[in-house]
Amino acid sequence: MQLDEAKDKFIQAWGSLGSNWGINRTMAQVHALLLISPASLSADEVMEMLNISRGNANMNLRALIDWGLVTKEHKSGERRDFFYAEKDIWQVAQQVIIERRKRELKPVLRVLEEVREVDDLHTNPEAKAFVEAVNSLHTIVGQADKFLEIAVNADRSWFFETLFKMFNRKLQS
Amino acid sequence: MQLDEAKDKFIQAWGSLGSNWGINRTMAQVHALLLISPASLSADEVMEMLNISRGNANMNLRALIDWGLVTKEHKSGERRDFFYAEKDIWQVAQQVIIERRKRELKPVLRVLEEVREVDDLHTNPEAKAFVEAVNSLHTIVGQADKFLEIAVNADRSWFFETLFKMFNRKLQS
DNA sequence: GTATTGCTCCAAAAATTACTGAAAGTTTTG
DNA sequence: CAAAACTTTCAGTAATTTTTGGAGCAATAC
Repeated sequence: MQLDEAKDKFIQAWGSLGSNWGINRTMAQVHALLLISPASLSADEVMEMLNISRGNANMNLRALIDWGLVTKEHKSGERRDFFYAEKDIWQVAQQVIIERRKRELKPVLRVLEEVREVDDLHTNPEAKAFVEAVNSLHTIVGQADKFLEIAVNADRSWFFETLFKMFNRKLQS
Repeated sequence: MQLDEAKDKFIQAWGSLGSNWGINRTMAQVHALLLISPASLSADEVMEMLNISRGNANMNLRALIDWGLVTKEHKSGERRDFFYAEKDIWQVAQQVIIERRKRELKPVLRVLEEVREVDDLHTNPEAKAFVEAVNSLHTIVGQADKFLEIAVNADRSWFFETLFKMFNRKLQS
């Protein structure tokens, strides 16, 4: 396969993956493009390579900066901004986890806590059943959240080595 | 809070969470409604409670069945179908993991494997850099996939107890 | 058999989400 | 300071996704 073809295929695949997980397809594609660019790119380069407008490029680059996945760079003797994506994939994953915990897991945990404060809990069996369902969801979402918190604070090799020991070498296969 | 208000709040929150994770909002709402309904519901009940059309209810109930989260039930003396959602949240989580691995993780792993078969790997430094980026993604996505495979095959209490020990009681807090 | 009830499919419509292009804003240059 | 280079914003438009409602189908009742 030609390099350009492979790059394009990768960018498309990363775009689809993002899209399936609720991330704007173009944002994921811009991220993919920057991930495979050893040097930082200008907005014009991003626009040209992905065939998108200036406004679109700007919007998605800003979103990537908000997510902590991309930084703006200033090259001396250059007036334009350049954009650089963090290349260490463990750091990228940690950053994604940080944001998704903040944006989605925490809010849903808060709602689950709110709705279990329902009236007539002890007299209404329907209310009791509802709270039990909510509680079991809260437990599992809370455990997932705690696990991700550990991942976010962990050194990569410690994290995977510990997982590896824990699960009896299953991660290796 | 009134029970009906709490139920509605929960259904809305679950719909938003789904939507943020690339799941049709209505599908997530239907699932939420069934999760808090101890008994199975008819399509008409789902339609009425969520204010959606018959076609929409039918489509999303079918999607939930495809995901393995809901089963169709036939009540004797009843002509209509009834729908029941699995209530054991660990089983629900496992089923979601199974489907997402199959639908999204596996395909992306396959693409990552394809694109590293790029030409001129040894002569073109650009190709080499590309393949290195792809490899590091493949490693981490592959590890996540393996971890989820373990979760899917694990007994809930074994799984969390092992995690718990592993991470030095951090999951407890 | 026909009538009735309920389910499924799908084309059209509605709603939502994403994108564009140009005007306004900002920073740098000379 | 004005001009040039570049970035940001956003109203309008386009594309995509979701929903509807009814026609056709299937199963049961009579």
